[in-house]
Amino acid sequence: MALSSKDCERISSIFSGKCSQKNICPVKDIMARYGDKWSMYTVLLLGQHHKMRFNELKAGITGISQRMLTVTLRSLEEDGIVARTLYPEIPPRVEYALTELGEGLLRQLLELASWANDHHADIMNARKKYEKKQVEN
Amino acid sequence: MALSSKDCERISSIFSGKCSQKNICPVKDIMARYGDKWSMYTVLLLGQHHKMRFNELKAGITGISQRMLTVTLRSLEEDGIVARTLYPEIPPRVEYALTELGEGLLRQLLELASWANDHHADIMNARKKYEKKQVEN
DNA sequence: CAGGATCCTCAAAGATACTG
DNA sequence: CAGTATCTTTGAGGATCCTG
Repeated sequence: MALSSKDCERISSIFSGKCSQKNICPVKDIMARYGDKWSMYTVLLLGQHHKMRFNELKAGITGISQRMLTVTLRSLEEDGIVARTLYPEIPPRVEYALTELGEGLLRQLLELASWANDHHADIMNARKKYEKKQVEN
Repeated sequence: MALSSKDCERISSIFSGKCSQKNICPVKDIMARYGDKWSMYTVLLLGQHHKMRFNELKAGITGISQRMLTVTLRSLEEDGIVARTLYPEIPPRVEYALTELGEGLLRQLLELASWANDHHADIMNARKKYEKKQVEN
């Protein structure tokens, strides 16, 4: 199935928009920002639990270092995806939650996830096929 | 607006599915694979022009090196997103085009782009607000 | 023309130690 | 508890030269 004319218009608008003048594609920007090793997982986890403390997140995200969790959360907070609430008690308590904007992003990502799930097999097949072709030559 | 129960189910299925056992989130997989510096741009460009030669792509993607274009195209080809057709003439001619799978991916990305466009201002505002808050402290 | 092969660099991520 | 500060490492990406 070929691309619809509406799709083509959308592509054009991405290239011709003010974003392309700044040489910034909004999709690329989003992907680069949230497509790193940990952001995605963090957003999904926060979507599932609504409110989480620093060490809860650390425990939930296998393999993440303290530093990278901090960096990831700061970046998400900076973009208004995640809200950070500090309770000035001793010992300190900090709670993280998705903002409305973050929930919107999450919804988009779930759409992408659906597509990814539906076509994961296709991609894996393609990879195997490609591998075979390489071995032949 | 809070997340719908359907959204929550989707999140759960991502975490509980076979993908999470392999410690691979399909969204993260997709984002990591196509969220790099050049893949996105390449897919959009191929969506716009349908068939392009190596040097046409190189000319269309400002700043990309020969090597990175090759690497990017190989990766997309490996996943079945892009089809490579070699015409064994002299000098050789190679044409790249999106596959059906690639067009499907492009459609998803356009959805994401729409969201990104609609909320780009929100994100920028959040960044400014965050910056101010940092300066205050 | 469309790359393959090398070498090199720098920034992102990991490890570790310390602190309000 | 929830970080910050510092050092080290790794690998993605750039530059360059070569070729079927």
